[in-house]
Amino acid sequence: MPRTEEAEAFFHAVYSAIQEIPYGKVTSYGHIARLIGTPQRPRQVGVCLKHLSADPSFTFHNGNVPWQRVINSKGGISPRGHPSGAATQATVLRGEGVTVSRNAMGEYSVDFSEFGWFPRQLPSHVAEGLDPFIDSDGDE
DNA sequence: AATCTGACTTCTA
DNA sequence: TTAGAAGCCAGAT
Repeated sequence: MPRTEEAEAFFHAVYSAIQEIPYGKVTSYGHIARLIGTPQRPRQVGVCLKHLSADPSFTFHNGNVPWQRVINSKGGISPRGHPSGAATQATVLRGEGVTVSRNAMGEYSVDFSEFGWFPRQLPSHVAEGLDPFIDSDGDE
């Protein structure tokens, strides 16, 4: 659990934003960070997910925060050191209809067409036709 | 208190 | 196109 009130608010914002990701869609850590007004802290978004509890008595937990729909800006499922975590995430995503591929090195990835939002560096010809699930708070 | 780590992203070679 | 480094900052040692 967060130590300070400020951190608590950050966690709350992250979890709330993630709950807005539609079923069958994925987005990036960076997008969540932008949505809640802290575009420089995608890593901390990952920290929040890492701390998600399985205990349903918590306000936010595995069961009501679709953690599996958050992947990295390259379209990959972050391996977080232990491969089984990514494998589990891939399984859950496939369960809701998302196409997840696996390469020879055991890394999982999701096609950009499944993205609800796409990273800045994504080539425009790929970005074309994608439908953002949330409007990025009007910046740019 | 000080240092290391990492469920990230972006910029530069 | 790919690789490396910087920036980020809450947790864990």
